[in-house]
Amino acid sequence: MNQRTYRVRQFAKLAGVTVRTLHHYDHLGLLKPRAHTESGYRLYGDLDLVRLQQIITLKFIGVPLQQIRELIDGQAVDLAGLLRMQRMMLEEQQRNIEQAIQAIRQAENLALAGTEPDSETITKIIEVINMATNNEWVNSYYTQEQLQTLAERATPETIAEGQNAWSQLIADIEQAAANGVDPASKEAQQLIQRQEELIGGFTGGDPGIRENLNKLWSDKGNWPTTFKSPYSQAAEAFLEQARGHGKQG
Amino acid sequence: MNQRTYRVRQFAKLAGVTVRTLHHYDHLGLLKPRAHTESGYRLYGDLDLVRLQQIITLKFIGVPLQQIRELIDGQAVDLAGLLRMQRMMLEEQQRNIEQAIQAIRQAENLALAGTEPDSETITKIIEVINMATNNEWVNSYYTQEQLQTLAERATPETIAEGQNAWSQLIADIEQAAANGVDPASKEAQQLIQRQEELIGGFTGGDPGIRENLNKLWSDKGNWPTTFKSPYSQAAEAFLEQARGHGKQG
DNA sequence: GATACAGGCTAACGTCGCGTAAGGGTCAAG
DNA sequence: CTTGACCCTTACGCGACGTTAGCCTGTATC
Repeated sequence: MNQRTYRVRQFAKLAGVTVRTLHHYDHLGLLKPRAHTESGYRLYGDLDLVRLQQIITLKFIGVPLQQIRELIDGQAVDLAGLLRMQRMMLEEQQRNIEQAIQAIRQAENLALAGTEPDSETITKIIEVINMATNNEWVNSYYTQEQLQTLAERATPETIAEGQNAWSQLIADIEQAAANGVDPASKEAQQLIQRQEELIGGFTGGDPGIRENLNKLWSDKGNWPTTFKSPYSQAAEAFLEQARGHGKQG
Repeated sequence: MNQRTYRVRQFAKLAGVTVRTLHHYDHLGLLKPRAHTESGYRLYGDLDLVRLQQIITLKFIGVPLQQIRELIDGQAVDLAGLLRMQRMMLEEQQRNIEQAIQAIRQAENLALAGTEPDSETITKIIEVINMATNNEWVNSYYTQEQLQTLAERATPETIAEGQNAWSQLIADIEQAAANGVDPASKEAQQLIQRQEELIGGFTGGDPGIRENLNKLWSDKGNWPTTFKSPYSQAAEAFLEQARGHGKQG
């Protein structure tokens, strides 16, 4: 019984792979057809189908073909170790991809604001992605509890709103600095005021979070090279002076 | 100013890439060093570092090197479209990896039970992974609300317990079938009883879920080839007969 | 001045899992 | 006897580098 045989095409369709894949596996010695016709056609049987499905399964969880062969051919392998390794590999990939996706989402948010596809846009986009990428590093400045607090308050909407407000403010500050606005002027002080409000919205009035945010900024010299201040040097100088006047006045 | 230059090794370390990568980018014309010494050594500057970091960033979100070059060199590209495409790609990968991880976790659960690393273990592991892989397909048999109900009741512990109980029961049934136990015997009826209890634990007494589970089994002929019944043919026949006797008696 | 060692260079093949021709044979139907 | 669907082998292509191999440069030490 069980004399049922298939030719490559049929067999491939049956298992959901391409003919080329079967050729490849044959070549590697991973899955040899049960028989050949006189003219050299490959003939696969039901047993081959079982084996192929095992191969597909192991491939699905990321095992390289070489190792699959060793596994199926019954060579002694540390199965538990293999599974753990594969899982850990996949989990790391997962973390990376998750980060990448988050980064892109942030960039997309920003791309909607600046509609012009000029060459500067790209630079900005990349900076935004970098910011998002350095999330882990930024987080290292806060305690577990503080992160918890921040996470609880952050809904998608508040994040989006905050980003819009920030990018607007940053643009305004850059312009003020470029136009040589007097840091002591009412206009400058209003900018400082807006910044304080946004920071307040972020910290939620938590003094510990505020303190660690200050610490992050005072560590500016040690920031990773991929992490950039959103302000130009001119704008930062402007801000510093404006803050000085604010305290005095 | 800004005359600072680095040789490959230093520059590579600075950016966290390998020397070979820099050679590669140079070859592709993606990142040419700012200058060369008389003897041909590559000399990189700070501007190169900026560009390299842009490259790394774009690579991080999955953009191919060719396209990165076009992007950075200011050729007009549909930036929003690019971001959307990358995000969708990554999201699909994310789904696949998530599935693979879940599958491995299930397999690991089972691997702890059978401590012997024999050749049969591998077969079982693969079956378990296949089962997990077909989760989506299985889910298509239930309504949204039912899936919701099932998800709410499933904690990691209950899942693990359930799996242990099932694998135990399946082993017992297989043995009974192999030993030619009379399907009408008390022993057989006890097995049926245990199965009913486990099914009850799964359905949580919900008649709709129970009904759809039955539907799933009666569709047996249309199951995907990767989805296998946990029972051998003999065991299934045994179960059917036993159930028949149970109804009559 | 010789030598050792670290680091640089180019050229070119290896990796992984196939996709994609190129060039030609097999087989049943019209 | 041709057509068209299917099969075969051989071999290069892809993407982003890793890895030799063989040779050159630059600095420190003997």
